Amino acid sequence: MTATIARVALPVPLDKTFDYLIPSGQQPVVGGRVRVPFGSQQLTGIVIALTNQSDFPLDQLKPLKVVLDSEPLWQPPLFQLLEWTSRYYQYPLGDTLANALPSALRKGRPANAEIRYWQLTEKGQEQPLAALKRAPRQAKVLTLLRHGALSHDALLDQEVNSATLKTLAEKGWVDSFHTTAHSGHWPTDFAVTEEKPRLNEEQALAIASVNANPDYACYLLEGVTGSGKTEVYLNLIEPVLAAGKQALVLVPEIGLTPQTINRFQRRFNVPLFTIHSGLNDTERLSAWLAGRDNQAGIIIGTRSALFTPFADLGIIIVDEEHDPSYKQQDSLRYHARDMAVLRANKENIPIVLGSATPALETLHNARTGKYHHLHLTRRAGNAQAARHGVLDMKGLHLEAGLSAPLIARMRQHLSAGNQVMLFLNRRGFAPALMCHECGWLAECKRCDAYYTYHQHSGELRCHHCQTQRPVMPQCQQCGSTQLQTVGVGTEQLEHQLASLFPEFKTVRIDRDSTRRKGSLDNYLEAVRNKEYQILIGTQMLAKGHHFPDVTLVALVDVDSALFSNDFRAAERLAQLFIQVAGRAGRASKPGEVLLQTHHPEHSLLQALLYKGYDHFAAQALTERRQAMLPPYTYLALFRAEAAQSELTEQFLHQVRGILETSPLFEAHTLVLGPNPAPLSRRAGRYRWQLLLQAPDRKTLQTLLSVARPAINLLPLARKVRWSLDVEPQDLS
DNA sequence: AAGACTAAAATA
DNA sequence: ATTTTAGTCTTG
Repeated sequence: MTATIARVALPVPLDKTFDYLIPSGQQPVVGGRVRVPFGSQQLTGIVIALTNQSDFPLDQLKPLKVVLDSEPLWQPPLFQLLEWTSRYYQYPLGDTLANALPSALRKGRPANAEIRYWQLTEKGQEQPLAALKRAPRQAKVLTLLRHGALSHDALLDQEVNSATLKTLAEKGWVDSFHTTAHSGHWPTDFAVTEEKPRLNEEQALAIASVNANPDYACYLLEGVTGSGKTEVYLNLIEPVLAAGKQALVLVPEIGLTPQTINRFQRRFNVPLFTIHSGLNDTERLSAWLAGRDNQAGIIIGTRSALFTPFADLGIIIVDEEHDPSYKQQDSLRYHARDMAVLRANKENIPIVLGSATPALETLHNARTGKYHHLHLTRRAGNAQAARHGVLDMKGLHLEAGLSAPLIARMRQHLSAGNQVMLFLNRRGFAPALMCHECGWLAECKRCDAYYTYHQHSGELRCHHCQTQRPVMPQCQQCGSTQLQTVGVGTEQLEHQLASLFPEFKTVRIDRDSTRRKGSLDNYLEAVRNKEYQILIGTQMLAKGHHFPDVTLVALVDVDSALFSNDFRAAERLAQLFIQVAGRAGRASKPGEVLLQTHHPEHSLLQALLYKGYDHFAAQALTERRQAMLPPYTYLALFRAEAAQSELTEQFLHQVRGILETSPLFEAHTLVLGPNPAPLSRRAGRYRWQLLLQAPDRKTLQTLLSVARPAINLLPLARKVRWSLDVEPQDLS
């Protein structure tokens, strides 16, 4: 019996599907898109089921408008993963599916690779070439097309630009048509196209372990910087490609550099596609199609590439698996690394998580035997580990946050002709402006935060909302003109270094100095050419960039990370430290890493400095267990904000009530809050949060699944802006 | 979420 | 009386 009703998931924040009549002659498929009327608008949704009955009155069903796909967009394993993602992260299915699609498909473009061809019109055939003496480009096109139609890409290869084609089309001499590219496998003469470097024993062992089994298994590849993780990846991908299968490589947002791509492209003669935030709709769509239609051998991409369909996926690699950019921070708050593991499981293929500084969660999974643990401890060549040390700032005189011993070390490295890099995660000149007479601090009116003083622009800026204002000449409380800055930002550091080291050039790399497009690349290039000797940077300088002549790296102030109220701050600091230590210097020039602190005795710092990351991690895991924190418990964070503080707090109290009175609420489950968020007021809105802590995933999930519909029924749920973050990465 | 619908307030 | 606005409700 043929189905008469289609059950459709729509991109709306509602936990239900909608039924539509299927007009005769139309044949929607489960997993395909349809356009349907919805209220007064038309939406693109995904067919979830085909049936003959509905819980909704049949005479009130509307017929669907257009069937967009004759085949499902996803194969069962990926579709199941998406359903699972929707449930686990408590995000409506329709919204989840929309999130996983390239926006071109969301807007209804056909899901097949179309090739645009150009051909001469009758009018064009009649044109004498002699008449086009003054238009040589156009003449060239007419000549090229004389023998028949050519694809748009083929014409571009002949150095014809699209503007010329457009002009000719407007004259009516040429026109274009589209044909569907036939899907098929990439050229099968697979080859390794460069000479492979010799592997060391550890690399060979790691490769053999993974290659031993083509079925699902998750491997943590823990390898110190410079130990050749990428070479292992390449060797793991090789047999996969040789077997005609595809590979997916996930990288952090900052990690998708041309060097990375080249490394993969040089090695194999298979088509490689990238997926990242810099692509436009069409480029994203073609990468997505290339995966699905088996036109891509390798796809390298950031977080969102996880949901790309593949015709025949053989392996997943997650590089720098500890990187926080794998967790999406808005809408569908999924963790791409965790979902990648689940995907590998559903597709029954191996997955490799690589890092020099694995996330504590991942280490825990390796320790408990869920993941296989592979080690690379040897650095390539004769590279040595950087020396490192801690500088106790207690009681020392500071010049813009720099202690005398640090300045002395800088001088040594600089006079030896090397470069020095300073990390300070605070941009602007100073993080606050204070009255010397009465202690008043310049505070943003819309946020619970002080203004940052920017000397360069002569402004006070709030880093939490868009507000900026000229520096006031007087204290707003007592009228004194004695206003002074408190604390140190990158701008002040740059200023101070210019007078401390007038003979060396300083460059500052932060969000303020690299606002212009391309300026970051220009600075990085200039640093590599040794035009600057001193680099000052915020977090954005930490990842992905390698400067071989930087031999001294200093973390100017690590105290805030040691005593942060975010329990992951110490882990992040340790990862940053190991990362920069691995990048300082090179074989012929040993590097040095220094960190300044008022608390050199801090036990996590001691473990990290003198025993290494693994000991640090072991100790941090012990502390997490004692404090009942992840990975030993599972968290969900409710955030809410509104113009009125009471509404927000009241709403979260009601949420708390719903959670606590649920029969699923167990003895080991805990609700903390509501508490004001770390930034309790932002852009004029009051922010509160409520933390739910559960002993295991299952408890967390079932409790949330029951509670969330009830929360949605609260009248206050419509008055405040609220969100639910399952396994939050950031508690702010 | 987006649009439609409703009641209440502002307009002058 | 008409327009604007704030709040509520519905979507198949």
